[in-house]
Amino acid sequence: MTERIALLGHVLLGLLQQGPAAGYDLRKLFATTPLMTFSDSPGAIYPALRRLERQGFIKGAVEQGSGLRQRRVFRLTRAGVRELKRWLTLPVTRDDIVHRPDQLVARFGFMDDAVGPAGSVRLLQQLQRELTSYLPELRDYAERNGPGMPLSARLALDSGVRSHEALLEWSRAALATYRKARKEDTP
Amino acid sequence: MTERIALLGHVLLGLLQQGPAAGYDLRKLFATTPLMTFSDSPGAIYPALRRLERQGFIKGAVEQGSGLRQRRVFRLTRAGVRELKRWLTLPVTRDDIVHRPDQLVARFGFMDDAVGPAGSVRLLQQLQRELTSYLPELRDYAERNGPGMPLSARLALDSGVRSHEALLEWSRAALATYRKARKEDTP
DNA sequence: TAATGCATGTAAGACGTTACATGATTGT
DNA sequence: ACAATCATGTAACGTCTTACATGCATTA
Repeated sequence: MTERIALLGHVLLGLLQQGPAAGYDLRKLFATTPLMTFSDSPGAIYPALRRLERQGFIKGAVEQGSGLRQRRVFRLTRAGVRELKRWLTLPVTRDDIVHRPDQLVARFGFMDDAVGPAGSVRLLQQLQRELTSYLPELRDYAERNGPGMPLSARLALDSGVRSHEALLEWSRAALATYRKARKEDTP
Repeated sequence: MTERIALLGHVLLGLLQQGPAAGYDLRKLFATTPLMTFSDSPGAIYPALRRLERQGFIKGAVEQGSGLRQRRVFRLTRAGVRELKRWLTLPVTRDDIVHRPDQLVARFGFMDDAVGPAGSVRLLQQLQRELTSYLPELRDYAERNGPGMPLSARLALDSGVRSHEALLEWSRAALATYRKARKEDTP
């Protein structure tokens, strides 16, 4: 009966793994960094942190710092690290690439720190496999149904094809980067 | 005090504009077509249709067809058409391209039917304008913050840059397509 | 008669948005 | 004295997910 965690929860685990932080820090992160397209609203983040703490994945400690209002600084528990790794190493499904490719990329961003380059490479390979099987089907669907659609609908479909193609090219480039980094480590 | 509509509601309006349909038809559409990445769950669609009807944007009529269980077939009201057009012609904001580019593309898919090619072209031009101002900033952020990040995080950022570049290229190709179609109409 | 497909719905719960509230400190 | 910034939270509301319930018709 593992209690479920929403995407925001997992992303918070990923960020906290990079170092302890208070809710306010995390909000600023969402507000200032591109990607990580989450809301910086307190109504989302504070309740999410509370849930994670209740579930035992993070632990907050009041930090009576240099006089400002008290900050509650959170850090991962061992269970939190475990849960983060579980999420990161979930297999890449067809559904992931069709419905939420950006979540996949966000997940990927945490991998080096949490499970190491080997895990990152594994995810990239799975992503490639799924994409190379999905893309022809998508192109096929576009070719079959495109004629008969209004131009803008046909172009919208084309945008979907292109974005998956771009993702595939990215995964190739990323794998090449890991290969190169590997070679430099063991010359 | 215009009552607000969620994305799903607008997409339903867009689909109904292409012809009357029952909830079941719309569910099948979501289940079978790529893109339009919405859930086909009855718990989402039937309440959404109900809301649209309560708000006066669509009107359902029981169709006692060839013996099967009764279907409620919905079609747009005049207010529904108005609301759809309002949504489709909303200006493209920075926020749209940063946080929900696919919603923008979904919107675009309905435009030819609802507001004509001129509207589609307008949206593409706005999209280009926003992208050409956003992309340099994003690249800049990546260059500044990339070093010092773990490799996977750096690559995740790169994926964001690439996907926006792909969107820009798509918008250029789409505009060219409209120009060509225009020329063929008036030779 | 059992399964499958067509077709509509509800109930419980989780989550996010928006808006509001509070409190302390620093700078003007 | 006031505004801005740091910092945490709650309440109301709308919507989505998941799971369940129902009913008719066709096919195996």
